[in-house]
Amino acid sequence: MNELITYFNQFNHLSDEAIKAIADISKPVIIKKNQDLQAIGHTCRTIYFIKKGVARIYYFKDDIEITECFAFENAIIARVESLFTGKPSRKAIQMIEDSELIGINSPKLFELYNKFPEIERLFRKIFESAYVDTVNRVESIQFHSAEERYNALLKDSPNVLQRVPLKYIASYLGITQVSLSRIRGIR
Amino acid sequence: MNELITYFNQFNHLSDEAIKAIADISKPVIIKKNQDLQAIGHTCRTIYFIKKGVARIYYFKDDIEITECFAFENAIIARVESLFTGKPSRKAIQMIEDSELIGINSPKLFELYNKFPEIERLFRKIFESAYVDTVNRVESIQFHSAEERYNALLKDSPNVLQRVPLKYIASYLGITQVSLSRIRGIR
DNA sequence: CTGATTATTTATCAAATGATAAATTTTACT
DNA sequence: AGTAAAATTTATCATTTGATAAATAATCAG
Repeated sequence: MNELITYFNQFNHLSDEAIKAIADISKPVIIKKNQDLQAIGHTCRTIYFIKKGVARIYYFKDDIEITECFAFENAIIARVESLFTGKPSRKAIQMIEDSELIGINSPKLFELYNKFPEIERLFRKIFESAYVDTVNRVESIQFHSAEERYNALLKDSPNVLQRVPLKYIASYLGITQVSLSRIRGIR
Repeated sequence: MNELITYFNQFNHLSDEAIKAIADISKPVIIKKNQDLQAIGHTCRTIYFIKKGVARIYYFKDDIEITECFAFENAIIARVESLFTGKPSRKAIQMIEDSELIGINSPKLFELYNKFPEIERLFRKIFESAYVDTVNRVESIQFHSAEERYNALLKDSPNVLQRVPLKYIASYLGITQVSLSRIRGIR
């Protein structure tokens, strides 16, 4: 839990009691490379913290697999469009490497919000921050060429290339594998 | 304030005391068509509720103006990447029609969170919902053709066409005015 | 280690979109 | 209503990206 508490402290300090309450609704998850952590069609009821490994959220559009986002160590990952609406998700979470996570039961977490305003505040801030990231992502894909998007990704997370297959990066950038290969070939 | 309270009730019911506290930090704003409600470079310190009118958030990329989003009656609008970070915004909010709004002072609102957990909860839910909308927007622009995005917009908000100039719609869709005109011409 | 599978690159041609310019339509202002 | 300004459409050509196929490289299972 130590990494998780350090992560929380970036947003909001918690009392020992609150930390214990979260620990009580959390459990470790070990998962192998290329396994789905959460399957398509299930309603999101777990918020994951990544201790080790790389995750991606993906979905299908016309039989083509599209990667929505990546997440690395010391970050939270969840399919928020299901988490916050209670509807089944059309998306899956897959671990790209052998991974260790902490799963936090979200219905129980939302219950804790009533007893611990500090926990509600913590997750409010976590998701506000994630919301800002998503707004910035809209900007990055709205009016930039594929090459600009690729270069921005390299600048933003240079380790992506070492850890994530190009086919996933391509759809994340909104282009085909072949186009990405062409862009990379230019330099 | 009545419209605003109705809007709030969609997310979380407030006590009379909490409503009064929000009313005390809010004030009406009347603004003419095509005026900027908030200018580029200012830090966002007001969350607006639109009673009447249409808003858009825009910014410049290489001297080209890009529309990030639209907002209509009975919705909140704010430049969240500035609201939640405290940094100056590179974006502006403009009203596309003669408009009436309610401006809520955000630093004072965030103060109220300490006294009224119900207000913190309300805005948590409001922004969680906006976050989900933004995640869905990423999906819509990530791997759809310009024509698909245009048709999706028409389906989603058919009144956009009547109330928003096409030049704004074009950059919102991530294409040039000329391309949009061509897409529209096909039918 | 070896063969099979998967990932990536390269090549070619087609389709979509951008850039620019000009024509037309709409809107705004007096 | 009449004029100027702004918005939209149309046309042409250039560039980017997609689709498909094939070649090469990397990874994985036995």
